[in-house]
Amino acid sequence: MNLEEVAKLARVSTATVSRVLNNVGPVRASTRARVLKAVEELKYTPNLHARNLAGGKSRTFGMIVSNLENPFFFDVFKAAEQTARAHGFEIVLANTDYDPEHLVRNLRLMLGRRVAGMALVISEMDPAVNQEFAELDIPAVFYDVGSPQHNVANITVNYGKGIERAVHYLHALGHTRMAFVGHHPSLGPLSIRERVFRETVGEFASAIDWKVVASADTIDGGRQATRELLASGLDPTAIICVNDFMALGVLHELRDCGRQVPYDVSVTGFDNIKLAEVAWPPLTTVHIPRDRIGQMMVQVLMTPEASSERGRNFVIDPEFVVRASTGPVRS
Amino acid sequence: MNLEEVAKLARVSTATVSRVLNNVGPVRASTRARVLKAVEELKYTPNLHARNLAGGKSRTFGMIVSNLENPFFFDVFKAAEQTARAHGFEIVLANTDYDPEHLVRNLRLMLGRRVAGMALVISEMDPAVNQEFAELDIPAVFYDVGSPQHNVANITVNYGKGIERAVHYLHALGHTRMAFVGHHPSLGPLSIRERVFRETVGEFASAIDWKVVASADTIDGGRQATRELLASGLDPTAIICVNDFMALGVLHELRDCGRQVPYDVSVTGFDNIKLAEVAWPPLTTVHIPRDRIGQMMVQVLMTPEASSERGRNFVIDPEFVVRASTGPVRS
DNA sequence: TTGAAAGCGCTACCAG
DNA sequence: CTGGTAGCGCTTTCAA
Repeated sequence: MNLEEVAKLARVSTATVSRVLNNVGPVRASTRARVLKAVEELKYTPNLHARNLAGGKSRTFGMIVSNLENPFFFDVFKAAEQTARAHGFEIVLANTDYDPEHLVRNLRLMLGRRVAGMALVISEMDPAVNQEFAELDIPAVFYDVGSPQHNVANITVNYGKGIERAVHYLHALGHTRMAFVGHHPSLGPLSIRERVFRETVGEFASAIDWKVVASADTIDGGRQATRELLASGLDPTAIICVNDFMALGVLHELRDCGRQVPYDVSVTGFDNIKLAEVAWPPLTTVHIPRDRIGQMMVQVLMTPEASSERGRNFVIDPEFVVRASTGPVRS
Repeated sequence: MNLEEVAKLARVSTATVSRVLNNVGPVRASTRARVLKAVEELKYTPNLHARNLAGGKSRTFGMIVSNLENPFFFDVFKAAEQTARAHGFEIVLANTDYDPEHLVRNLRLMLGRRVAGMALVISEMDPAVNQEFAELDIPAVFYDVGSPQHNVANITVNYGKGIERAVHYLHALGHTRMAFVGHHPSLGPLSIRERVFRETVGEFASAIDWKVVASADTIDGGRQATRELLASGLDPTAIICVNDFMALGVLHELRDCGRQVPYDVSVTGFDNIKLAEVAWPPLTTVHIPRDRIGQMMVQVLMTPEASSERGRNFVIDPEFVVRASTGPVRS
């Protein structure tokens, strides 16, 4: 089941079969028909490895994300894939579960596939990996991590602003004991959110008591963090979560512990995934335009090296979305 | 950045470099070290296309699912991937969004990659595709669709039993007006669930009024179906959903319309995804062991052709899980 | 223990 | 419009 067999059956050369299959170059209609029939009869499927090897250029991008279970990442991928397909590109996806080793292994695989570009939507960026990219010559685009280079563009969200909005909002509602629920405190971009929380809360000096807890980026992670929080001395009236996904777990655990949201405690998320609307109560959150991010990533990768877009740093301003999971502090 | 350059730098032949990289055949320690150093210096990454082309056999399975956005599918994939990796296999994943054309296109791609086996977790099985598999000579395993063949195994869940349990349970609680919320009514495996609902409900003859509505397999799909349902004449006291994901939307819409669950209307899901627990109220559902399914699929693919496991049909019995979204009919 | 060389299946270029 | 053929980068005998 290779080109040659098809060629033999159609009584033409492999070159002609190739032309027909790729719709390239002139082929007489009758010849084309004969080839197509042979392909059909043999149920021939071109070997993509051979094709890539011979062809040289690839129409495939690689994307690596931290946690596909969290809809945030899937939404970005989905938008990216759509954009890519609209332009005749494929995207191969890999997941790291926040494990830097996983990241490296997956990256090797993608490079081995000779992808035409790499998109990273991760938090566990290893500095070594970051460096390696600079020396590579394929275009790359990072979300949330790394720094711009000649061949790598960056897209970031102004998390600070988002967290700030949340803290100010809650403060205005009278909250004085706040907690931040995060995950993977050791990872750079995540620690930024945590730090911003600390700093913003710090503005109010001793007017606000606060605490930071961390767990895994899962629903159960949110639950566990909440348990830890409730067991601690601080009896928070507001919980700010690093993302909506964990907030789902926080809401659940609070309910299990008999705390009413937002009457007893207010909760905010981050990302504004679909589930934030469906949650009960609907989650006050910070909107991150995943669609736009996915599209931008692909756009940047498809843009030729010389473009002024490459090597640039796009920053997106998030938008605060108030729903029912936050309210005035109980008096 | 190819084998030859590495070979040149290490002053050995490409054959030796290959041996080192694949840990195969005898290589003097000093030689191996020299090669490794060269690889390091050149930041060499083997071209997987070339490798696959030359090597012949593949350690990659393909998996195609209908809707990655629905956690059910992701859970199956995740389990499969873990099992595969534990045995030195990769899994490449593709999504169809219930589009048969997508299915065919993705299948071609995977076959083009010469995968060592195919796992299909879909509902939109085209009979032509089904037939095509029989003629193919790679092992395959289908979940929920197709029929066993010499080279294809089937894993199915006894949906009938699950739906039956739900209907009986609701009937015992006094419900007499029930609705079934599904999606893609034209797709075989899905229509089975619908049919079972019809039949089971039929057992009670005129004692139960019922209706079937369908939408998309999304949260919003669940909402829309609910809207349609409420607008229809039937004022259901119980809604049975084809899966938990859509049930999430159903719960949401009911809330928006001022109906209390389960006081005004009971709701059941199917699958028992994590979100079913987190939903409010927690969803009564039917548990499907996604982990086990994912593992089984890979196991079957790795099993040699001759194994008695291939060509067989595994059927899994689901388990009914009662939570707070169902209750006695309001009197 | 190592090297030379024959492919793997396909594309692309050059003739005709 | 079509055929011949030189690689693409790697693995794998077969000899040395």
